[in-house]
Amino acid sequence: MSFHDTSNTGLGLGLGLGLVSFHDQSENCMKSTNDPLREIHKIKKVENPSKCNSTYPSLTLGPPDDDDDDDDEVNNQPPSSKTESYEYFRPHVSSPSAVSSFSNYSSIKRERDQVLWEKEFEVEVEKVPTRVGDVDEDGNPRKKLRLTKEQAAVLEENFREHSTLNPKQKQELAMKLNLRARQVEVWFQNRRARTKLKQTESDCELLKKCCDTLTEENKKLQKELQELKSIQATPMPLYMQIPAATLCICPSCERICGGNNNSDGGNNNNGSSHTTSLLIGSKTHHHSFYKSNKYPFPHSSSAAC
DNA sequence: TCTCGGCTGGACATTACTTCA
DNA sequence: GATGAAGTAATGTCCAGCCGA
Repeated sequence: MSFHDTSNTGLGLGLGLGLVSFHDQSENCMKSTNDPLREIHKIKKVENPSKCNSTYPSLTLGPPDDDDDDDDEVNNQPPSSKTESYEYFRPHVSSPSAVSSFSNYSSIKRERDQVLWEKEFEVEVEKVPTRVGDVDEDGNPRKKLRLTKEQAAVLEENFREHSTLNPKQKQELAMKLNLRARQVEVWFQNRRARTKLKQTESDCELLKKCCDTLTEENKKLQKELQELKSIQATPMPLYMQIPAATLCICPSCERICGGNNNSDGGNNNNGSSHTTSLLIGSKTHHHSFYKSNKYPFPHSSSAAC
């Protein structure tokens, strides 16, 4: 059973409605897909991107001029200095930069962070693809890289220690794995999402079992009730008429019991301490139910029985 | 002290690519 | 080889919290 199927269990775990993307506004440049990056790559290959700029004349969310120079990515010239290295990669690494006019603030911010970080640590990350197969025939790295087993193992190990990273840990891990900090950040985000999804799935399974068990229990009780009603319809023999003073009501199940609960020393088979329950005709007493492993949730008042 | 705007990180929904049966 | 499902890297958006003006 998939996670989404669980909405049919009636357990109220359905998901909300999705968001309406504003990508659809990009009628001229992104009509065929919701992925502006993919579309931009196509555009860059076949035609002058400036044709699309007219569609977004006002979306100029690019980084400030002091640390950015978009001319580099247009010309796609190799960097002349270390500080320009990231610009050299921007068109194909974390590609939103190539389409800054389409990007939101987050993309810009992350790019700027990356540039600043590389400047600070005097490193250049992913100047070459990490693996041979990551380059297509045009020499552009694939949009999506598969992490190596070693990288995934290290990330997994770190995730076990702490599911979130502070900026320093993120940078260190990125350097260690020769990844961008953004990649580490994304991996942890996705990893948290997967963990939560699995937890939700297991919770749902648990609730479903619980629901099934309660349904079964309900059937038994209904049957028991029917038996009681049938007994009530027939006159009770005199020897079964126990004086009311000797009776008590179990606080847990509110059933009428005999006065002395310890009369048999608690040695009854089903774990119940009731000795002279008046549920005549009932073959099972369900107080033991909540004490068993059949029922996953603790029964707060089960101790009374 | 309160308010407002910018910034940040996380959650979430979604897309697109990769792998595998 | 084609295909569909599953896994997952990556992106975009929203939101809450923090901080300085």
